[in-house]
Amino acid sequence: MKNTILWLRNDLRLHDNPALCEAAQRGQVIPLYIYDEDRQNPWPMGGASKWWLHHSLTALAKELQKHNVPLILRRGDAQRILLELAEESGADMVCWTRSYAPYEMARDERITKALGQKNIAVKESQGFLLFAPEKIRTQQGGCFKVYTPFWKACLKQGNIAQPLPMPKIEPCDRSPASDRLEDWGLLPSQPDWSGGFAQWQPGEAGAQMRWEKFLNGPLENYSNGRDMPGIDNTSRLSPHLHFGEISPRQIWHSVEFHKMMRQSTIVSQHLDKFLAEMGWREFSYHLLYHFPQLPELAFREDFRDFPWSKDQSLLQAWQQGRTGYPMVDAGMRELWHSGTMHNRVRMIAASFLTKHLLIPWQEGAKWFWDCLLDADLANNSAGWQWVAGCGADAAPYFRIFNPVLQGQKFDPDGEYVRKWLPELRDVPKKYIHCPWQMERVPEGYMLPVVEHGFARDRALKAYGQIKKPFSTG
DNA sequence: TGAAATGTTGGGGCG
DNA sequence: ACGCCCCAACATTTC
Repeated sequence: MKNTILWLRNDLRLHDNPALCEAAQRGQVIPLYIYDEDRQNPWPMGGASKWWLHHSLTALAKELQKHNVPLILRRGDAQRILLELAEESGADMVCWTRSYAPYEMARDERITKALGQKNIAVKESQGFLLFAPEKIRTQQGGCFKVYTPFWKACLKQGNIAQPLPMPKIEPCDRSPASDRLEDWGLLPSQPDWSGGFAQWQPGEAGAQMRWEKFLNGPLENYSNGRDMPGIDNTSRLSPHLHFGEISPRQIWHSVEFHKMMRQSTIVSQHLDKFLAEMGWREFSYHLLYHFPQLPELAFREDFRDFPWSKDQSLLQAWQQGRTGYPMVDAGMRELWHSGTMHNRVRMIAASFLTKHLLIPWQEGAKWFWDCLLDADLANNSAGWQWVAGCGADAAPYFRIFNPVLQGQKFDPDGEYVRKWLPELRDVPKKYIHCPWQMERVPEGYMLPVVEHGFARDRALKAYGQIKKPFSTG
């Protein structure tokens, strides 16, 4: 029996963790998390994500401790640390869950080689996605560029294995040294801006609670309710999924179970709708896998020399939630304070940045990356490209959200807006999404930074500029 | 997983 | 009673 290092990354859970099972069945296990601030990583973890990581690791360590297994924490170059720890502990294998982001894939390949030279084997397991991106192919064998046929192909493939139970873990009797999590400085200080994050409970138990909570309420009206930011009708699972505190196949099988138990067409439809949203996650990784420049470069070539604006003060107004459009500003302040933003509002805020302000989608993606607790390279990049109109299966560029109409449609009472913009608390419903039309403009709230009709025409004109070479060709 | 402009229809007011 | 206009209400097209 040999020792095995379990290198935990975005799979911070003990149930349905194939890498953990692989390691556990070989003998003694050394669960390891490495905090690697490699400067070569183009997308180092953002501020909000670090907060989540801190608490997720705390939860994981506590859970492992219940089984007398220590979680080893080490900071620094992943390759060096793995080689060192293997040497110290006599481990001859490293198990991990496969990653799909470009930097991580290249890193894993490099490390596999380096370990191999020292006769340390690597066992890579699947667990982060339902469908491996390279396994889903079009008839012609290429990658999908449209969501619906992609998801249909996934569903046709089906065959999602049952979740694995948590194995019995035998700790390593040599007990390697570990960093103290507090010393990593993952939590914000001076100022501590994480006060609004209290609603979250990072970790596997928190993830399971969220899922149960979703099944016991929001599910009943998911298809429509998911679009209403004023009510808590989404799953709020995204950060848990990103850190691997719950696996997509646990969700998949739970969905199947509830479909069977509930015997209700309506409930099944809601559950399918929810799975379809998981499908977008799969689609995003499919795109990122086949087009690794997705985070930086427009998927559609004709968008690559789009006449974007570089106006820093408008970018800042957007970041700070000071555009004068309540729906946009409420979203941006929700993001800043709570580390999340309702999906419907993400679309509105993103549309506003790229179409009303003509600021590059990459700027928005960077801001989200730093502020979101669920910051995920594939989802974030694909989402922004989708809104900007340059992505795969994207919203057509001329589909420009009117922030007033969107507000009236999805936040009819202004509940959401009032929550995040206290200066608009007393504005009557009629004007809650267009306070500038009031006789007396509410104090403390700004006028729109740009007039909608003007911005719309300008955006359409800009679109015409890039489209020309193609319509004449 | 839009919005605005344009086109069409049909009911009712009114000369 | 009839034609005409107005204009919701809905449908289609365009961006």
